[in-house]
Amino acid sequence: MATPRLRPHRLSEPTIARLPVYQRIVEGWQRRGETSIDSQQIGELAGVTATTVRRDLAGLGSLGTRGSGYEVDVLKARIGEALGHDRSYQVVMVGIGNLGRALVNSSSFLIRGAHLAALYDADPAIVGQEIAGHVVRSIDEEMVEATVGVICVPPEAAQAVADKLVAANVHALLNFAPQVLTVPLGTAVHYVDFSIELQILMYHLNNGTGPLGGGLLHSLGISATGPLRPS
Amino acid sequence: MATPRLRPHRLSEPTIARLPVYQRIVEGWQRRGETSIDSQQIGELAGVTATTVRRDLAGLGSLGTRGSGYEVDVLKARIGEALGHDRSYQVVMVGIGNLGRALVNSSSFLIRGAHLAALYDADPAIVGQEIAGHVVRSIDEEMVEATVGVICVPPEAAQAVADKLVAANVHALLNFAPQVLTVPLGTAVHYVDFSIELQILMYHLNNGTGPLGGGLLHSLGISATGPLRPS
DNA sequence: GGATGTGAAGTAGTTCACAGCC
DNA sequence: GGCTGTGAACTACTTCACATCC
Repeated sequence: MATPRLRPHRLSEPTIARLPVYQRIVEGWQRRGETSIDSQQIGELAGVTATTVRRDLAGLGSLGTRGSGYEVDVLKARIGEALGHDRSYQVVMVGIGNLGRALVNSSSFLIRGAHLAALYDADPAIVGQEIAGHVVRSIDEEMVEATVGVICVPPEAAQAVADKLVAANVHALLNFAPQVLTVPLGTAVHYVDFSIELQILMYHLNNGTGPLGGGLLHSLGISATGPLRPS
Repeated sequence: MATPRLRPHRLSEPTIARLPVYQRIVEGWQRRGETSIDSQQIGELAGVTATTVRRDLAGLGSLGTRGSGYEVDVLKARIGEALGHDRSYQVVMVGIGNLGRALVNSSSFLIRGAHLAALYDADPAIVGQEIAGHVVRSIDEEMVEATVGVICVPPEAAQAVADKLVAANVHALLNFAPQVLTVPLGTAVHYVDFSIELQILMYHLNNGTGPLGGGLLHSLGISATGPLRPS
């Protein structure tokens, strides 16, 4: 009966969000010619405790060496593997306004196996333009095959776009519109909402305290440091 | 001794992140002329359970009516108050590249009391341009007074910009650069990292399952629905 | 010695289930 | 009857503390 359990255990959501940060750190270390790094150092640079780093990395298998830390090359390879950086993904982007354009032209957005497959927009003035090496197509055209859809349209249009993407078999959506989407089970949606981030920051300003440590990253939009250090 | 404890209890971080979503929903309801709403309806539109909604709102004081739900006007007012929407905030933006421009021109970014105070950039070709009604200043100029700083510069420059902002007494930072920042205790940093969101999505695609419910929002960059419903 | 990996404890957040009130 | 508000149970994540191995 017992399934072989190929996947370690499946990583927790917070862990998954931290892996890209660790990897960025490890790559920086590597560029500077370092060959090994320990959980303490990673933690400092990532803004989390060394214990958290160790737990996260232990989830990828036993890849450290007691007494000396982690080998930079091994870490980079294993994290990349876990995140699927070896594979390649087709990304379609819908809504080529200011934000959409900024994203496709950004050097840090479409990385790690993500490739731009096509751009779509509803505005006839934008359709036909060439942006980032792609001619913008009309949203009415049939959709190309892709794994991830990025939604950068106004909130009123977001649900219709999501429906269209799902119908075209795109089951992973990254939504920049300030609008909650309803999608069928089996489709993942992630939200990036700038104004919510600002509002959280303002809440903490108003209320004095907050998770406003002297700090670093927690994960994504989340917050600064972990809990305030007592000392 | 006992401090009067004016604040209810201080809201949890996830709750704070959900409040702006609730408020958006309530405003939509209000625009459509509805006068009351219940936790079930809010939950459906926000992608969380009714219980979570009730707990979140209970943190703002007892503002519902048993048997009939919440009054739209009351809710909107109380959430706005909790988030500090009555006050006004000066926002400085540093790094007026594609992304920075997209943000300041976006109708959904600087809302709810946030006002643009000044724009800064290091590039002489950008300094002096007028964008969104502001002439871009040089990063070498003295910084205006502000409550929130938005960082949209390349990752290598992010830490220096953060230091400059902190030195200018800006203690709430929203960082769009893929770079963890070190700031003194008492300064809040929130991170928005697009590529991490994409990578999380890709992880889940590779690993089949994930928190990929048929769903709605969880919070920000987080994920779709809560845990998979068994049924 | 020094850093990993991990049971055990602690903390935070969500969900259940129901008492309380309209 | 219906829906809020909340103690109690549960689940998830983090942190502590230490055995383990280089």
